[in-house]
Amino acid sequence: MGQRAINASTANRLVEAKESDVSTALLGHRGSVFSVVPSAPPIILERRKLPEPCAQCGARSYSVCGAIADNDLGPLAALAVVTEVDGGRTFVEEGDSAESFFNITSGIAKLYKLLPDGRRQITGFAGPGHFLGLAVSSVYTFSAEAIGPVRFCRFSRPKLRKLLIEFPKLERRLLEVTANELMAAQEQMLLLGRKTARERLASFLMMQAELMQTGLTQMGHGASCAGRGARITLAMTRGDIADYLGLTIETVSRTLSRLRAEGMISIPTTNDVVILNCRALENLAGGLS
Amino acid sequence: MGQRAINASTANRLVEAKESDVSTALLGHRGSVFSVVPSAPPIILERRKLPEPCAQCGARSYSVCGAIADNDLGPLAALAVVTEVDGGRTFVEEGDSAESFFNITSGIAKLYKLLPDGRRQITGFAGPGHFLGLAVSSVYTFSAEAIGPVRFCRFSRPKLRKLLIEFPKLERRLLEVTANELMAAQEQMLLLGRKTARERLASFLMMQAELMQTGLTQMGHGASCAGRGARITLAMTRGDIADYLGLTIETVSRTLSRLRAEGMISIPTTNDVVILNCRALENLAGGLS
DNA sequence: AAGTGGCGTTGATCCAGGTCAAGCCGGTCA
DNA sequence: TGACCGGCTTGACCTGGATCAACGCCACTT
Repeated sequence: MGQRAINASTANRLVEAKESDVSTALLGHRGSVFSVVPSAPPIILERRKLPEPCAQCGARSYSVCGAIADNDLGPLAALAVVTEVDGGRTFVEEGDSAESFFNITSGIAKLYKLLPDGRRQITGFAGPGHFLGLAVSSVYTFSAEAIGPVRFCRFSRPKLRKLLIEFPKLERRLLEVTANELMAAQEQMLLLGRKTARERLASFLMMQAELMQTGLTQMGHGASCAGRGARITLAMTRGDIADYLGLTIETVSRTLSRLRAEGMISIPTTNDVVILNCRALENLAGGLS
Repeated sequence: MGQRAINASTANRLVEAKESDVSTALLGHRGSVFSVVPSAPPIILERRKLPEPCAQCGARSYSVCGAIADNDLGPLAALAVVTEVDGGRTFVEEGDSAESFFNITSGIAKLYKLLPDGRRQITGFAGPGHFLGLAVSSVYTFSAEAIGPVRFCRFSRPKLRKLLIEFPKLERRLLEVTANELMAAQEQMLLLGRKTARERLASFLMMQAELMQTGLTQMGHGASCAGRGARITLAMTRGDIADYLGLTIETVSRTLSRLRAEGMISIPTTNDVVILNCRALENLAGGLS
């Protein structure tokens, strides 16, 4: 292995942080989630209390909050703090004390872990409905950075505990989504441990295609070509894809080019991929051929 | 990548299966958990109803069942089927319909996923207290094979549902262990996606050392040298370690030899490793040096 | 409209770890 | 007791993907 220690986006991150305290950024062990790092770029962070945040929430139907009946939304809304952050903003930092839980309602965030020298592994992308921060640990074990503007509901730990006692259905739903995430994580371990670069990209594209289709974040890797939308719009950069698939930017780029040359996909713009031969891509993703 | 498609242990598995139906073994999509494959080696599978299985269960204190009070053990025991299987026996097969949940009470099992050509990724090792099969999916998404004799309590899906309703604490505990497992899975993604072979082995050894220490299966990757037992007894083969770390047998063997040559460990017997320089190993595991 | 910086692509080269092959060791079975 | 077999180690060599480097393409900025 031994891929480049610090890639483009990570280097950027470090440069940004160097202005205050490099070791803090490297180890990610100090500072609270919403603290403002001195001399860091200005942080736009609105907190608005909407009148009926949950009732109007587009994400509710497919998030954990969907477990709560309409007429019980009052107490839920009362405990949630609706927050919006800009793209590029890291709103959960590995090592910080885990005081909040997050439920993303719009936008996409990348979840990742860092090694001290800057090597990064993105463990997942969290979109609307995704629940974050369910750690038994007292500190976060991952970081979360917004890709584009992200809105979420934030619950404090004790408040969530109260909610769980009040609404057992919520707890059941939480167990469900967590078990699902674990399943996806195991699938990703197979990808990272045993698949080739081509297979990884194929798997990634099939997964994104499924996301486009369902609009959900919790996907079941149950990829299949039947009735799948062929056009994918990628929210993330090549660097993000590389760090998600355990590859380098160059290999991602080269592999996509090769898939294009082979007629399996086309790439109308950098952020758009069209699947031309779904069956072949699916086989490749599954480790055949 | 492109590591050897079929390694020793997997090849063995396939040879065994060829006697009945290769495609079934490869795809793992037919046959129920306890069905006897024709002309397979005889399966020793005792089912005994102990008088008070739970009260005597050594694993209870650190398993999900610990959530249930002593005087409530009756209904729990009534629903559990205590089963014992031989080493080498695959008692959960990926793709089979997920009818049961398992709670391991003694022995160790490896959990894995296969690609159609035999490439294998072990996603974890499950020891006493480990809860298996919590799939939202209707089929198992992984296989489980006993390493040495394994005993477990088996619950049918509807029976577990009943239990969860009767004992909300059990559900909370289940959420807790699942969230823990997810955390470990994310740590493993970092390992598989971004660590070098040396770092992987160092991480693995530190993890095993922690297991030796605590006796628990659910470990928190919170490795630290303080008060850690230096002697590790490995339950699994080099092939298993390789498939767990996303490497080949040869690389595992070579890397262990190198760590020995560097004085970080000694290997008194094939299955025993002694950590000589814990600090150095810990740094290596964390990605430093 | 020239400068700048982030992102993506592509080519040339390198190397960590995979592949192939040989041999050792301990257990087991005839 | 010797043949066999499965697991482990080590050496020689190969290769997929990492690294290094150059360049093209926006989108901003001044």
